[in-house]
Amino acid sequence: MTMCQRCNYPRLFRSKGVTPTPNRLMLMELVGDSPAPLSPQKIYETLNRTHRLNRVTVYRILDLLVEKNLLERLSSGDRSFRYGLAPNANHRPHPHFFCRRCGAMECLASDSLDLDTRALERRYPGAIEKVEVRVDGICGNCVGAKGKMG
Amino acid sequence: MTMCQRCNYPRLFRSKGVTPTPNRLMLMELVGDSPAPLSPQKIYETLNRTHRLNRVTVYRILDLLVEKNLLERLSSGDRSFRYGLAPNANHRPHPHFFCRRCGAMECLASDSLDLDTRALERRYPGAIEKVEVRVDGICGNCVGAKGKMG
DNA sequence: ACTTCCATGCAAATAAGTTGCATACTGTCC
DNA sequence: GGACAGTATGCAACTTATTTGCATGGAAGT
Repeated sequence: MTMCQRCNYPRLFRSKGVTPTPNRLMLMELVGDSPAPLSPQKIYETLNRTHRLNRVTVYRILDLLVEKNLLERLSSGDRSFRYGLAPNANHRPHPHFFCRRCGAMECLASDSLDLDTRALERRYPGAIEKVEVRVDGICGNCVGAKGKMG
Repeated sequence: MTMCQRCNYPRLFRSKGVTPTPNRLMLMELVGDSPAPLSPQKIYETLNRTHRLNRVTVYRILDLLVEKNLLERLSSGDRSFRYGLAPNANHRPHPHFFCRRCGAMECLASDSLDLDTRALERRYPGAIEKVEVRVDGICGNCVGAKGKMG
């Protein structure tokens, strides 16, 4: 749902003035292929399994890609941020669900919530850059695990 | 806008099984009177100016009051949470604005965004407990300060 | 090769929040 | 009115997420 079907990342990176290093491409592919936004920790662990790299490098790449608007940083219900593909032409902004039981975050369909921001955009005296919608609760898996399906 | 016009907090606390200690009441009044949600750090500094108390106590009271549904915990665009009055009969849920320049968070009118969650509630397989909407950008003050008004 | 720039690593620092344990307070029972 | 049980608070130490400073290493141009 979130995934970007095999964009040409090296080209995309260059178009934004980002040198397409192996680490950056790996990270971008990992996040791009993930059905849900990922924490830096998770990204670090996953990448590090196959290609040794430093935790700090992960943070630096994330900052860079967010700044270049290739990734977006989402706040979760816990203490760490999550990162997903930034919205673009092929990838609509969408809300996310955070499960307070298992800590997993998932993407919701972009039309699952109907949000009209026009009134606010007209009246708000500052500059609006993004609207983040997060739904909190217990996810389907966790509800099932605890609940009726013994 | 956020403020609860002088609720009877001791009574409210007891009704939820929360012992109304001086620290807890002070904290609740501070948050209740604030026009915007506050960080633990800010709460600590403010309370500590007049009545010595420990930072840990602040965290513990916040956890307790969130658990009892008297306060709500909001994620901001930065690394700390913010706390405000929990929505209730006199206090509608509302979105918040986070300014990435000055770090301030403000409450927006509860009708400033039109959000329809019914479709999601019908279809989502888990349990939805709350929906958090945060608008990010540059607030009115900061836009003005940097911009036209030299 | 020589320089320049930037990507990465490594160690240490910081910030926010949490835990363990000791002391002090609240309200209840004799 | 003191002993008791159960919290509430303080204090120090810890953990986790993230950031910074500084040094090395490698690619690209000259």
